[in-house]
Amino acid sequence: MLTQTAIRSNSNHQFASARAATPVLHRMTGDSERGSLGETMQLMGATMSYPRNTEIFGENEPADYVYKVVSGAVRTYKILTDGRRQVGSFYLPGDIFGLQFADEHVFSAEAITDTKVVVIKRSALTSLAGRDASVSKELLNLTSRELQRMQDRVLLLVKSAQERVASFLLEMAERACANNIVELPMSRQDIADYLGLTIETVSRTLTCRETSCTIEVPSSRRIVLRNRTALNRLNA
Amino acid sequence: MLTQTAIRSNSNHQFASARAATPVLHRMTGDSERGSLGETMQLMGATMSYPRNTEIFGENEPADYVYKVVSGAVRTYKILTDGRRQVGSFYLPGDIFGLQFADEHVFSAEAITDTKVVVIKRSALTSLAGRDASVSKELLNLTSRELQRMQDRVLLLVKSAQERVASFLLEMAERACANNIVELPMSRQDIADYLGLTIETVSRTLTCRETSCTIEVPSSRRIVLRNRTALNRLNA
DNA sequence: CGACCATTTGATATGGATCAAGCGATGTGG
DNA sequence: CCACATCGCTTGATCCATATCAAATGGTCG
Repeated sequence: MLTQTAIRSNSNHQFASARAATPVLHRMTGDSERGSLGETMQLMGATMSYPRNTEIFGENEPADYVYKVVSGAVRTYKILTDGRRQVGSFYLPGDIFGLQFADEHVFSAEAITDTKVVVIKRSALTSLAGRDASVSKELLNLTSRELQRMQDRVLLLVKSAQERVASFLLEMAERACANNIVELPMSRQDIADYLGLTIETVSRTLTCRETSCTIEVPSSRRIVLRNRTALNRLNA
Repeated sequence: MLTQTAIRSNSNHQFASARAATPVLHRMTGDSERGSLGETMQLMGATMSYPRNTEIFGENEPADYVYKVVSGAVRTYKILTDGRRQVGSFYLPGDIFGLQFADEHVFSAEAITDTKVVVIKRSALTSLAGRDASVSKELLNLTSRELQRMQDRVLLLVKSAQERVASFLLEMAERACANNIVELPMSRQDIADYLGLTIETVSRTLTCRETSCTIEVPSSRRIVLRNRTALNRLNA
């Protein structure tokens, strides 16, 4: 439990500075927001691009901004004292992140693939919330949903490896799925660190599901769900 | 992983109906709220009593109320499909619970010991929040803090048994400690279900810490912290 | 005192981690 | 265009932390 092959994430911070604005207005696929907040952010915020594996913000940095994914994918994570990495969440297009209302970020955030986000000052958002009850309501809703997701994580983390992986696939299917084909932007290591397992276990579990014809894995980042019922059963 | 000695929580629902009002105004020890919300609830809400092990609300019931613990202690939990129980959170005097902004409760809630809570209609709270920006801000703060706690839980659940128990003791020490003496309202089973371990492992881990003089366990519900530094080290 | 329950302690089993090697895709330099 | 290094992933063998099974102990209430 205590040792694990050290730190594997290799962020190249040299790219972390952003290229400037040109707001992007097309609406992406994610469903993380129905209300005005997403649009508000896209109107008021600046678009920034982050190449693959670059840092968006770091743990303990002041949490001055809120982000919305336009394209690509983001992971938040924390390096534990023993060197292991725990992934907090994955964010896909449409998702809003950086909402933690602490002064400092608790997690770091990195682009998983080349990613565009819109950024807005938290202060702008909170002052807007002070004037507009609907904005503040939406902030609360978003935070509640995030809380909900974290509660689900807690439930997930006490289950067996099979169950965790099944849950993960179903979760991703909810969020980024075109007729049962799930495209995973993240590596096995990311998945493992998200589920609290090792890459070996994730890999083995997937091949096991494949053998039982529950899924197909045509390429490592693409998974076809053959039998959702079976996955749901595992999901417990 | 899949089997576990079935369902151990023995709620006697016959007591679940509440004795009526008589609002209690004295402020309790918990620190879950600094702002006006706690006071507002105590002024507007009704006080209810729940004997030990009775249900306060059930999973899938409409989430119409928000609760504040006046005295006693509360656990929220969920029974998983395989019969295991996962404890979501413990709430101590001063803590507010039932905040989830879903229409239905995701967890059930039970009194751990004889417990008094004040109850307020969620609708009253949200309409108040619509009028008063400071209330809505506080709701957001409370929810954020709950989110924060859940994130900590996630980090906790990927650690070793030693670390989980150490973290738990330190968490409880933060919340219900008089000069290093922690009074635990909950059973070993509650702790185990909270930490995602078995009672045996929790018990063994505690005796191990006791042997190493990090803690003392004069009675099973009372733990004296002898060496916080050592606990913090384990906490990782 | 005796029944009951929570907790501790002991012996054994097992799921997933760890260690180690192989494999396929991608990229790079000659 | 091919040899070769690299990287991400898979597969295999072994080990260990924690679960499971079982029994002893202790505390509480009639």
